[in-house]
This record gives sequence, structure tokens and C-alpha cells, in this order.
Amino acid sequence: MGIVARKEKQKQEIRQLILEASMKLFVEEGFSHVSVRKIAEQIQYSPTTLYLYFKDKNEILFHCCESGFEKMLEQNKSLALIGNPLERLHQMGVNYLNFGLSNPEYYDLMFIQDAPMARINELGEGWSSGDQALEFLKIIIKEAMDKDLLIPAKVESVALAVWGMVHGLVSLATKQRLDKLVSSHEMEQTMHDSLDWLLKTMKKA
Amino acid sequence: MGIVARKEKQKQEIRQLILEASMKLFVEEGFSHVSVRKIAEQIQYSPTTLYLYFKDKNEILFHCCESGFEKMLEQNKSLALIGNPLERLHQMGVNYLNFGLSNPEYYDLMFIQDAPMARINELGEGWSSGDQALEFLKIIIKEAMDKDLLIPAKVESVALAVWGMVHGLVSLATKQRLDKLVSSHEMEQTMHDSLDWLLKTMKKA
DNA sequence: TTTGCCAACTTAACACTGTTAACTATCTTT
DNA sequence: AAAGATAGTTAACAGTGTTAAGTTGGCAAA
Repeated sequence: MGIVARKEKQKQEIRQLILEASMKLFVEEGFSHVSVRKIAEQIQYSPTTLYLYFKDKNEILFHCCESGFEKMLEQNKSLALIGNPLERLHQMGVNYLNFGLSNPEYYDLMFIQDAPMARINELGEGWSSGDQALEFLKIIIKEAMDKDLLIPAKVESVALAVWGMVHGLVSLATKQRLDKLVSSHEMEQTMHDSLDWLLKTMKKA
Repeated sequence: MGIVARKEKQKQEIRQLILEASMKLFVEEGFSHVSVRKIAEQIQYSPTTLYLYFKDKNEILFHCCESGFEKMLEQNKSLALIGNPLERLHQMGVNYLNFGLSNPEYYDLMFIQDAPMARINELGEGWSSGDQALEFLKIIIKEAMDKDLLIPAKVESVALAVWGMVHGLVSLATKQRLDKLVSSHEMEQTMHDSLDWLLKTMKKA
């Protein structure tokens, strides 16, 4: 079975090659300007070869999206060190804003574009990455309420409100909806101000 | 000058014809499935004729986007009747959520897609529709603070936070990011719960 | 009245896009 | 060595936005 195993390994290597080329391209040139042909050219294969390794372009984008979540998760590892749940929540928000602003192309794929979700909807399964992230947020909020740091409320509503807000800020900013309303060098600070305001406001006096 | 004027009028009529066909199509079939050729077919003209009336597809989408803002503005007319600024703010949020959920294609164009912003950035001018909307929001918040209904804070931060949150909720929902996390028949209620929570929380005790 | 021009519009084409079917090597197994 | 699976290719389809060149019609000046 050694040969079969090696073949399988080679197959996985090419899959990885395709994914890495895709990510390189769409970080460099922007998601919407990456075509199957460009990816193929990058790795010196014929465009149709990609279809031997992935069902369609959506599947490729879905996997890029997943590695976006890994990046984000990695960035959040240090959160575990923060004891105070409110401070932890705050840092999580800061991380979220920073991730979105620093990786707009990944962010687009993870939370805005249809393509990766199309892939998920084809399969029966749920959206494990999003699920995990929201669950994590809920746990922090619950903890903060239990420790009497937050005004009690329905955890789900609060979690969705917080996620909604940071997502809203990032997507308005990266989709240029704030360009003419907030001067660009103050953009980041303004967004952080809004986050600070929210956390201050929801904190129990 | 009668002839020249009539010609100009006819030109404007065809422009309008193109825009109406575009809006009809992209409400029916979704923004991303509307092509220049389809619009042209709808009005029984050659595809290239559209380029005699609009610079490119972005310009067409920009105008569709503007009429989305008109729809939204119309929906907000009744706000003037509400005396209490906090209640007015709340109703504005409710209207925003409803508009986004009922007109996802317009919403996409107005606040998410790049195309209409590309048009605005080509021209020097600012984003008057977005500007107006945010300004309106700021005025309400300022009024609420002046009347001692809100905890004092930087008006801009609060406005951006509120807009960010409702935009975040609508775009997460319409981009299917909540599908697997919130059951679809509870979606709308859950979003409204988050909005309610925010307004309750920011209200002065 | 005829000529020439100008405007509105169309046809043909370019350079792309994702994707499929059919073909060709090469390497494995019988 | 013959047969068959594997991996990859070329060619093609149907679609996209957009431009250049060509074709009408109607109006104005000669």
C-alpha cells in the first residue's frame, strides 16, 4: 500500500499548491481579480487541471476562507491570558477590527462574499468556523454577566449586537463607505472609539 | 430651440428606460446575475447602445443605488412625527433592519458592492446619500444627549457604533452568515432583540 | 432638389470569465 | 507485451464588459 499512500500524498501536495497559489494571488491582486486561469498559470498547470482537485472555484475559495479563520484564531490565542472577561472581550474586538483592516481580502471572503457559503450550503453541514467564533463570544459574555460585570440580558442578543457592530464597522470601512465621511488617517481611531464606547456603555456601573 | 429641447427630453427618457429595466432585472434576478446584454434585451436595444447613455455598467449601478436611497428615505419620512429622539432613533433602526431584509439586492448595492463607489471615486465628489444619512443620525443622537436622554459621549463615535451595528446585522443576515447560527424563523426577531438591547443599554437610567 | 453631414444605433470583434467533453500521453497491472 | 487506469492536456461552449468600425435615417446647407 506504500505506493497508494505516496500517490495520495502527492495529490494532497498539489491541492496545497493550488491553495497557496490562490491565496498568494488574491492577497496580492484582490479577490475579484483572481481567475482560475491565473491560478493555473501561477503553478504552471493547465486551467482544467484544477478541476481534478477541486469541484469548482467556490470550493477553492472556501478553503482559502478556512485558512483565513485559522489566521484569525491564531491572532486570538493570546486572549486566553486575559483574566477579566470584559478586558478579554475588548481585546477580542480590537483584534477583530485589526484583522479586518489588515486582511480585507480574507475578510471579504470570510464574511461577505457568497462563494464560500455556496460551498457550505451544497454540503449539508453547518458553518463550523462561524459557529465556533460566535460560541466563543457568547461564553465570554456569559462569564462577564455571571461575574456581575455586565448588565444582565439575553446572551444571544448581546453577542449578536457586539459581533454585528464590529463586523459593520469593518465592512463599512473596507467597502469604502466611510471614506468620504471620516478622514482616512482618523479612520482606525474612530472605529476603535466606537468599540470603546460600546464596551464602556454596556459595562455595569 | 424646441427641437433641441425635445431631443434632450427623448434622451432622458431612454436613460430612464435603461435604469428602470436594470432595477426590474436586478430586483428579480439578483444583482450579480444582471448583465449589460440582459438589460439591453429587456428594452429591445443593442447592448452597445447603453454605452451611449452611460459611461459603463458602474454608472448604471450607481444610479440604481441612488434610487435605493430614495426608497429608504421615503420609508423614513414618518420619523419626523416622533417627538422623543430616543424613540425616533429606535424606529430608524427598525426601519433600517426592515429595509435591508426586504430589499437585499438594493442594500447590497448601496452598502456593500464596490461598483457604485467606484463611480463616486472617479468623480471628485463625495457620497452625498451616505453623508446625509449619517448626518441625520448624528443630529438625533445629539438631540437625545442635549435632552439628557443619553449618556454623554462623542456624537460621532455613537453614531458610527449604531450604524455599524445595524449594518452589521443586516449584512451578516443577507450574506447568510447567520443561517446556521440562528433558525430562520427567529432571525428577524433576534436582530430586533439586539437593536433593542443596544438602545436600552445606551439609554440614561 | 440634391448633397453632405451628423446623430442614433447596430454588427463584429477583443479579451476575458468558469466550466465541460474529448483526447493524449504515461505509468500500473495482468 | 496488452489492457487499463491516471494525470494532464487542448479545444470548445456560453457567458461577461467594452470598443471600433460600419450602417442607417433625418435634417441643413448648397
